[in-house]
Amino acid sequence: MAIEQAGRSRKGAKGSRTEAAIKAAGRRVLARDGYVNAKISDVAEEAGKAIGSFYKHFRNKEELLLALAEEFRIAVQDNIGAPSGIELDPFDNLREVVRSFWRAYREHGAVAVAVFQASMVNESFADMWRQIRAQGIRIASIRIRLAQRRGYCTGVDPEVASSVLCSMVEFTCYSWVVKNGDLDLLGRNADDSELIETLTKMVVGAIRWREDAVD
Amino acid sequence: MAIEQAGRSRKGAKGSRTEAAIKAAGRRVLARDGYVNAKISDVAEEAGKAIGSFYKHFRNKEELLLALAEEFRIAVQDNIGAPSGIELDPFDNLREVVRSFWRAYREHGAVAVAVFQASMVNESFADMWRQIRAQGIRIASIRIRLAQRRGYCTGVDPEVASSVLCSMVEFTCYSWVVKNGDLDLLGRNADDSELIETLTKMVVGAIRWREDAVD
Amino acid sequence: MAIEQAGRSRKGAKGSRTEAAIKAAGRRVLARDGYVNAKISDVAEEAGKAIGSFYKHFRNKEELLLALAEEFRIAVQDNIGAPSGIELDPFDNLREVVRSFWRAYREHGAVAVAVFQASMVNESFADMWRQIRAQGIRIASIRIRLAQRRGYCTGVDPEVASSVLCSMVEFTCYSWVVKNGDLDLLGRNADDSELIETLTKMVVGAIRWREDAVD
Amino acid sequence: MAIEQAGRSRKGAKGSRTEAAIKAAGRRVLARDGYVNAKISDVAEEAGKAIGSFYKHFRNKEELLLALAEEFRIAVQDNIGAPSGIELDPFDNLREVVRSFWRAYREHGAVAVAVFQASMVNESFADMWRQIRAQGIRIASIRIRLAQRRGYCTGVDPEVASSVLCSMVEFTCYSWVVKNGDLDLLGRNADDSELIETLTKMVVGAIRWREDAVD
DNA sequence: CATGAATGAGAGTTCATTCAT
DNA sequence: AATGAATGAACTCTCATTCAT
Repeated sequence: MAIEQAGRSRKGAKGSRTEAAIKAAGRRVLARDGYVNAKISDVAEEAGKAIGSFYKHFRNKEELLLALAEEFRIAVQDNIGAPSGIELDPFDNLREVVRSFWRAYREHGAVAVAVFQASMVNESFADMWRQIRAQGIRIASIRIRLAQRRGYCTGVDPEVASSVLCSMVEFTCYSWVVKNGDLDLLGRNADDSELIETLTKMVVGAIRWREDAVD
Repeated sequence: MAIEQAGRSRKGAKGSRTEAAIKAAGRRVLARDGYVNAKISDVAEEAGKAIGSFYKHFRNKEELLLALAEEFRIAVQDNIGAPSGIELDPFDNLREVVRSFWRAYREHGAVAVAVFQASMVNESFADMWRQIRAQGIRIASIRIRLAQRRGYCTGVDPEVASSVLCSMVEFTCYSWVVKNGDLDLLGRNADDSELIETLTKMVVGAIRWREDAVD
Repeated sequence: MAIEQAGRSRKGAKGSRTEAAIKAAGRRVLARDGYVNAKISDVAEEAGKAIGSFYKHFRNKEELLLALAEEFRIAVQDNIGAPSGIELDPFDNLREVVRSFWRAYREHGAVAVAVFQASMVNESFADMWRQIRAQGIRIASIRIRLAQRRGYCTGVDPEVASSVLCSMVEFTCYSWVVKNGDLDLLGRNADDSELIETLTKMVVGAIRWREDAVD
Repeated sequence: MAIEQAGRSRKGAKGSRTEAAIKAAGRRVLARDGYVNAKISDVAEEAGKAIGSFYKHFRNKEELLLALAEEFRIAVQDNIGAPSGIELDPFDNLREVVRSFWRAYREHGAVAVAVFQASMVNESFADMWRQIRAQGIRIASIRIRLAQRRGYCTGVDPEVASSVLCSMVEFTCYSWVVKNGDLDLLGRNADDSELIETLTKMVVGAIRWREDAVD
């Protein structure tokens, strides 16, 4: 989990407890109000601290999210970097990657959404978002190349295809995990395993086709 | 009311010219600054009108976007509703739908992004976003059911699969058309036709698989 | 007096009346509290306006003082530039210059002090202060050179001597006109004409000496 | 109490070492940032001490400066009080006084400026400043009376003339020693001995004139 | 004595919205 | 209808001062 650290400077036990409290409050407020509507004063209040305390630990709202996002980035990295398995079948491997990403979203969803939202308002978060995406695109493009060598999804640029793939995964995670958006829409309950099953099938399907395939 | 198309009240030629100017300015400012950062005063200035004029025509920023979004919604509807072609092959039909959606995005991108951004900040736009998505999901789910009758992508819920499909399309449009996001990332130039080609192939691929398929 | 203008942009009668009110209030508050302690909210209140109105006309406290200082600078320039009289006896001329400076201080004293105070806190006002001083030093150094040609105050650098002269005048004005400082100290009433008489005599005396003078 | 020299209470070796460190840090910070911008936390940090330690020794910023200023006041007193020499020629004596004042400024410049700055913001420092000035005015006025008895600078009030004289010296010191202001302005290097030479000549000149003098 | 995290009053600044002209 | 100055609620951020360890 490797949470903690990332605040401003060395501090004692008391200081890091406060920082943790502010971060936790930050996650809750961000989840509740979104990045744009989150107020520093609300974060402080939610943490049961004074406003000044917030500023002792973070320069502003941006820096708070930066710290939280770092945890998200690490979680994604740990989860996705892990299934090294180049040796695996590219499709099986992709399934693993999707599942990992899903897990990261499940745990850090609010932060992920906040970063996404912030990326629409703040150039440095836009950069961060591009970095995160780039990471995902690179990883997926490797599997696509492998698949192409076996004769699948030929005739498309691996990077472009990877970008499309990542959009599918990211936004599905966003819509389902975070916003719970389509659940109400479809009048169904959230069912992680069904959704992830469907998602992985479609991810794989999206690249496991041959130009010469016939019905 | 709904016929008067969003403005506030019946107005003469001068009034509607002003309203058009404000809408046009709104699109430019929204494109430039995003929904959250767009200021009423900037829209008025961009339109070459006084702030008071803005309020003569729109109650607030929300109403302005509502008016612009209505145009986007109609464009999507016209484009997507059009390829009625239930009679077509479901996959061919899906290709058409994707192309239509893409076109709508190309033309109304700034507004689409603004609505999306607003949906993160404002509950009524969140609703609107869900409506737009629901529309897309319903349309796609019909094709999926057709495909399933032919033995494809069986074993998955058509609505859930459709949601995933829509995420892929929507977010790819968002990333490429609007934010131009992955272009720099991949160090390539924008090439609409290549991207749309890849996207449609993957959309189709995502549902044109059989459980029993072998390599 | 040529007051007015200097605000942010073109505005109508109402706007410039408000701006004038804010400037007047600014002068009073600056006189009362000094630059450092002056609060925007106090200026607005003193002007009988809302805080927002202040910001409609000035970007911040610095800009307000800048506008007021410009009036002071012009007053000094008008007063001091005027006694062109190079043709005059350099000592008579100097007397005129001192009187002019005194008049400017009498009228804009509070602003002058505010600028001086600001120069201790804000680099751009420090620059302005140096500019104003430089202006005075240049003017006085011309008279000193003339005096030197007649055999007076030889053996000193005209600029350095001028700097000393300006210090005498400036700080005497500061102490007496503005702060009223030495009045209470000396247990006397302010008497402009006596003070200015003494000051001019000493200014002249400070350079009207000969190295070979004997008692 | 007065003997303990400004600190708060009787303290041991450790305490007074800390206090000395804080004072030294105070001088540096005051020189760097000025009185208004100096922050308690910066002084503590510069001293390598905790903020709490600062408050153990001084009630607030005002008290710190008071302690430092006391040292300055004593230096001025020691330097200026010393040249008792009423027996000297009043002009020679004045030269000595000016030189002494200059020396005090050279050594305690930062503190002197800080006190001056503080006097614009804080009534008790305004008082202190008046006291210091009064001291100087009293001393100089004695010489002026002596000069008047010899027929010089007759017809002016000795106290008023003395006030003008002190302004010349004080502000010249301020401008040159502390702010280094006119140096850059005049494009010359600092040259203590030249400046002090000029200054003393002008101080003497300012009172060594006769009403009946002819060119 | 030393420490430094915590506190919160207070100042600056923005911007949606109103309304008299 | 159009105008744009005026308004003030709502936020952000700073820093002197306290106090538990």
